Amino acid sequence: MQIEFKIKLNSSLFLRDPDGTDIGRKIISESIKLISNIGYEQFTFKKLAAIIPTTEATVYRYFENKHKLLIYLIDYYWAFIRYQVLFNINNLQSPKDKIKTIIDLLVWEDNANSFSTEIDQKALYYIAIADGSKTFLSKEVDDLNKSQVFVPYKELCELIASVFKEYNPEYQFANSLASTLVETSHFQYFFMHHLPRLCDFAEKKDPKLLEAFLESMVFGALGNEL
Amino acid sequence: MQIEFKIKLNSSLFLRDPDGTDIGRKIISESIKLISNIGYEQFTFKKLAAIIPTTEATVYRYFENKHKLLIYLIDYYWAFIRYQVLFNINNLQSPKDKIKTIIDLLVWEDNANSFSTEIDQKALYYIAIADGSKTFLSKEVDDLNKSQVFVPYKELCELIASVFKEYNPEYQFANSLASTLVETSHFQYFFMHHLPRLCDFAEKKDPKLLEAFLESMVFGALGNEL
DNA sequence: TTAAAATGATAGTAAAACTATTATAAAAAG
DNA sequence: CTTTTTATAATAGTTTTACTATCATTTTAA
Repeated sequence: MQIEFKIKLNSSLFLRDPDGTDIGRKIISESIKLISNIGYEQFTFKKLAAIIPTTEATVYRYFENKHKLLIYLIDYYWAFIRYQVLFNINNLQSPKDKIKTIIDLLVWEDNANSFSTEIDQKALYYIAIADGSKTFLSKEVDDLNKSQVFVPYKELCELIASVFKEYNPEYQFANSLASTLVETSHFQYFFMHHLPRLCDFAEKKDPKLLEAFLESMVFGALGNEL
Repeated sequence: MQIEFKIKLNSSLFLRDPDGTDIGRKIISESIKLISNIGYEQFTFKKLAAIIPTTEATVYRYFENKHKLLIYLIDYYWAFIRYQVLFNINNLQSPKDKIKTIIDLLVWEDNANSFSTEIDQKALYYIAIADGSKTFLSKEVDDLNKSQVFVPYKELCELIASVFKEYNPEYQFANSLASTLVETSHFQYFFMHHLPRLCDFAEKKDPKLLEAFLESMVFGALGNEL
């Protein structure tokens, strides 16, 4: 059985919906591979067009510029993670288990089921880590925010915050803790592989250690239940 | 009395030491103002040269490219924060007070004493928040790391981690918690001003609330003393 | 089967990100 | 105090990026 997984993203991100055509879908799938290979800074529409293959002009008919394309990819990523979280905590009773499940889903471990046929999920995960924060760390952030393009990220954080509130209704910083958890899961994964002295799991490079850190941080902040 | 505050930065960051000449110091001080005004992406050596005023070619004789210049600024920032931390925790006895002091220094509150005459410290703080992570979030990270350019950041994190260890010698993730604290202080400040739903202090925009969150997170993770 | 829309092929522009050259001015050395 | 070195100004030029425009052709939809 094939699970059909469709995510509708904010239409202000594109000029033509990439999900509606073969070329559009290739723009998405190939840009994920290319950005994760050469990095966002070195990525250009010209290089992408050569791979697809199509012309630069055609890519520009789908996306205004590469920043909008990046936001599209990252929005897709957050929507996908949120979907996985909803799916996996659905049948769980205790908020504690839900939080552990969330942390497990935020950290990649080579066991991520590939839902989509076209999308290279691991490549997308690397992009989310290395380039995700570049979507909002710009002078455009307020304009972009007005056009609602960060909604998928916010919805994920709000979902996580709601579970924190379930665990401890008294906790005052559920939203901040949620966004901190999400960002930290990415940054520490990056440090583990590239800047080992900034973390405590670079020797073994074991994602399970990262998860242990995140759990201790989150449950510590929320206050351990007795 | 004027406190002379000199920071020597890794010489692989520049072609000619900007700290040795008037034009070099203007490159630093004016680039801080310009980047914080128009953002790192819109910043060019040509625009900078027009302001100083000098020529584009002269700026290129100091820095290979704008990424190296950014790293220089961010290195300066971390070295400065580390200096402030050392200075301010020096006379404190309890690790708890030291941690509170560190958190206080990581969050800007308009009371930061301006040591330097030329450097706009608040502008530099904004650059550190909005662009600091761009220094390492690139495909160049491993090469840059080999040339030691992230040492100031690591030294700050190690200093903070050592205080965490002092507070709780049993704690296993002191380095990760230190880098998480530093990153989180910046990200949550950014969210407070630009993406309010990702935090819990956007209404009052009060840095003291952010500090309260950071303290609860750190002391929660380290385990509260009785 | 005709109109509309999407793509390919091609060309072109403006700005960014540099490199190079030579003249002059300032600083340092002898 | 003159010579040598070094730094800067002024200028020009190159390559790449980041687009925009045009028009013929192919594909899709009415």
